[in-house]
Amino acid sequence: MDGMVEENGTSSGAGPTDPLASASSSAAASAPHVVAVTSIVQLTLPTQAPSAQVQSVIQPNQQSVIQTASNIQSVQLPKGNVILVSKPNSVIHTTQGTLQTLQIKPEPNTLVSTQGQSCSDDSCSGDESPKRKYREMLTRRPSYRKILNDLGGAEIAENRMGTKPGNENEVSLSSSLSFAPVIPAGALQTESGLHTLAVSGTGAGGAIVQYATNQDEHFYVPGPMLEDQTRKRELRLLKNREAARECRRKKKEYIKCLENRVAVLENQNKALIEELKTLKELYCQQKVE
DNA sequence: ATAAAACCCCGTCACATGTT
DNA sequence: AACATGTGACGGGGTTTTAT
Repeated sequence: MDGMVEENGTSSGAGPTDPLASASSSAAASAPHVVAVTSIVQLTLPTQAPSAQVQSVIQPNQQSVIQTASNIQSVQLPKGNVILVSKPNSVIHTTQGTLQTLQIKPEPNTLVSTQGQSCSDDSCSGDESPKRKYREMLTRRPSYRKILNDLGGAEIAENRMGTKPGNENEVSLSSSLSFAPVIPAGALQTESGLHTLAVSGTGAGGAIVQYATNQDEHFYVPGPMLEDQTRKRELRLLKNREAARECRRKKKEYIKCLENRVAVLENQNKALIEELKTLKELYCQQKVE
């Protein structure tokens, strides 16, 4: 239809329940014909008929699917192209986390967005080794920490880290590495099970490192030179264990966020479809009159 | 009842990324 | 550059669901 739908008014921001939601109409002001968040929809008709005002289903405190500057902003270009300008707070990320380049296709009415860096830059030429190529194909998305930071959930994560009983395990580990002739068997209690790492003195031959898991597996590593290596390895494994746990937790949180996001967007989509329907009816009605 | 499938959680490794 | 941390992938083990 030729009519232009323009919304005016101010956004009161997003509800506190959705950490992803953020709306601002700052950029909307400068760009003509940009849809902003409001409750009033002004319908400008192509004819000489007076414009009508209807109540929008999108309430001021509701986040619109059509994002303003702080999220996705839809800009209508003269040729009919649509460019997704930026989306710093979106949970949906490109491989680089933000949109970096724009490519406008010449044909009208095409939706243009990007996937990370364009191939016009130097990153696409250069190292052509298969491994490198494979790696590049599997470019990582930003870390969950980064994403959570962007979402403003970082404090939660930080707090968790802060309340962690500071390197408790590390202390246990080193205490278990005493060189007592009789194995004191300092125990290492993790969340998942009991690990025992003990070093016993064996006279001239040096220490024997004994490692036992809760499955009652035992093996012996001979030689004094391996003590440090073994200890370092055990420490690394311990830390990695914790890291993996934390990483999984963040991943779950992230997925939950995405699922919430989907639910919100689905609702908004429904509302927008309804709104569009209403506006169309109104438009047709006015046209007939 | 039980075997198979599906699901979940965990620990580890390898490698990318971040920090110092 | 060296070291620390984060995360995808893999495989193992336990639990739940499903088909017979």
